Amino acid sequence: MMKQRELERWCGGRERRHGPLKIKTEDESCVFADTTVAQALMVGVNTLLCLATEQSQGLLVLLSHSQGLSQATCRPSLVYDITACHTPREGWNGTQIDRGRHRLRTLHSNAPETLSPTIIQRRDLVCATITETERDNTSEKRASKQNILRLERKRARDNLQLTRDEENIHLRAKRKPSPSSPASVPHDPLRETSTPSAAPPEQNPGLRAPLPTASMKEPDAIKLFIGQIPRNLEEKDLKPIFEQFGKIYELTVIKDKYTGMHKGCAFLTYCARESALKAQNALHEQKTLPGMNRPIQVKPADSEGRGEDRKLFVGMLGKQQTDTDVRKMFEAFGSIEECTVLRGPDGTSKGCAFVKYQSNAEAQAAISALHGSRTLPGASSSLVVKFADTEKERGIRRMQQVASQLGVISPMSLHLGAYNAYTQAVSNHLVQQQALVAQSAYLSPVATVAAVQMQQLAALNPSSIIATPIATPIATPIASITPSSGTNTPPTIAATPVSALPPPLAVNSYPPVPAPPNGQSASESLYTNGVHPYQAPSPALDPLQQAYTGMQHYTATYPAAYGLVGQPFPHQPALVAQQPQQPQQLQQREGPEGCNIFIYHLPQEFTDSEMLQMFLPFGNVISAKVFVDRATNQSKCFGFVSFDNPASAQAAIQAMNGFQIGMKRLKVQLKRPKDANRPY
DNA sequence: CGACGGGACGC
DNA sequence: CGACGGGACGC
Repeated sequence: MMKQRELERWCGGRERRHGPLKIKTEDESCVFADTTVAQALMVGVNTLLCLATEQSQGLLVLLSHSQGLSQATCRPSLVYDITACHTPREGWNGTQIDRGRHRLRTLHSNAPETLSPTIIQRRDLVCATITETERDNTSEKRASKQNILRLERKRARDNLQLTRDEENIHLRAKRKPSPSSPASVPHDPLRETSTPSAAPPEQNPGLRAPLPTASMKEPDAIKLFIGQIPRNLEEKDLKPIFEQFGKIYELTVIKDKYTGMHKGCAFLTYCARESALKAQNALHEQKTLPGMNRPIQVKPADSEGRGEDRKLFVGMLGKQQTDTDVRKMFEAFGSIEECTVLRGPDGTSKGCAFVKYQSNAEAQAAISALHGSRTLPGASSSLVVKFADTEKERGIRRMQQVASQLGVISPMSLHLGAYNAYTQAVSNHLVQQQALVAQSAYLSPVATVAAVQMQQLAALNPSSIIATPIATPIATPIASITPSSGTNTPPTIAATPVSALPPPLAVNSYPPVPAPPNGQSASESLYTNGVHPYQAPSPALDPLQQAYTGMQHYTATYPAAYGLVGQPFPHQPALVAQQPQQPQQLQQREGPEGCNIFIYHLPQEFTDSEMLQMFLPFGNVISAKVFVDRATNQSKCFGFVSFDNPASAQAAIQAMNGFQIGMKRLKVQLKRPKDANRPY
């Protein structure tokens, strides 16, 4: 009879893993297979539209498909009921969801071009039941009704997923303040189908029995989070506000665990689920309590577990589109909890927005219908609608931004933890230098936060390794770092903010980019290391002066390096000793005594250039060589870097010795002098 | 665990 | 090609 188990198997997962696209019962009574992949073109890469086959008359299934169309895999978490039609050639452009009609159509898989759906009803498919009682019915229309997947809400997560009834009420309430009677709910074939079934009562949320007692809550009651409450309002003050929507089961102002301070928000549970929906509908963002400058928030608490996957990122907006414009575009697909166009400090649109629905299903519907559906005026390509970054992805994105600000190239290729630590190590080096020059400046809070975030994120990836660490000189420190004292001490962030240097101040011997605005010539910048020597006549300057001296040496020895001055960074600073024409010839130059360092525990995949990049921030790298086994061409995981001055070598050792990559720590020390430690 | 270079050619 | 943030989610 029912192949419920199998359906559940691939319908039940809410994770984003993909299973093979095959939707059928064991007896093949209902089949949505990858034969319908072609239809997916109609709705974009994030969805897979399965037209009903003859066996599954009258049903249309819209499946999320996060891998693109080349693979017939999908996340079959959603099922959409049938809707109106338009032709696929038109795409979904401008299609409106008509929730007022519940028209079922029988669609034939062999004629997909002529039929295409418009969604009128959305539901999460958590558990599907196929009723086959009337499969032999001769009336096609009738059969289609009988073959409907009956959908059941999954309680834990999708608690607020609206049933059809609730949704109707919801919508009506939005249009008319005074709710109409349930009798006015439009004829609903879905409900009609499900009512006479043998389904247990709890699968029919619309037909709940009355509460036994008023002091109990319904099993599917919703805990609401109430925000933007004035702190002088306590439970007793709030109660009247919310009581008008139904009997309150529990109302608790949220207070700080330790201080007992009113946090300006509360939890509210009504006895009846519907009361919660009503209250949310009537109040959320609709009213503002006295003394507040933002409207009250009434929405399911986080503990209701419907957290993610309902917020969309919308890209490729025109610059002139407002929150309202975007909202109008998206409200057809569900109840929007928030809708914000991102703007820069000057108020100009960034051309993108966030739209948060109340449910994942709504978000899915919006993606299906809108992604790529049109090109807005002023946008360079078609509309982008996708799920917003997760918290984790956001962190990565933030870090990448920090990285680009720091001038680090290809942070993508850097695994998080190592990159973070590396940035710290470099910053450490920089801050130490800068502290000599600018002791009284303060690190911007933004930079501090960014650094801390990176630190935290790094903690999530303890086993990460550097794949392609490429760093260019960094002109702005991200944080104050405690000097790694001694060996094998990993860099750590210190609480004390230090300096954010003025932009033109470059590090070590790297030419500042862009050129300083004060009229210095580029070569002068290089020569003075961005700092006029007479600016800071402190005895503490010795190391800097050493570096400076070293650089003089360098400039004297390799005058060709002047050619590097003023080059934009993407144009790799690279080997300073390198002659442009024949890079290969110059890789094996050893620096003076004390300028060569030995690095061990390099990641296997580290190449010369990567190691070079890694040590560039500490000075002029004359050569960087990872040793490879000649037979296997595999790295031997150690190498040498030569600087043109001892101070750079010391700085590199100081910063990078003990630097953790994966499970190992770099060993960075001075290269032993030739012939030293030879047993004979 | 320790490990410290510059490696080579056939025509 | 753009990725937020305002103010909170207890016991």
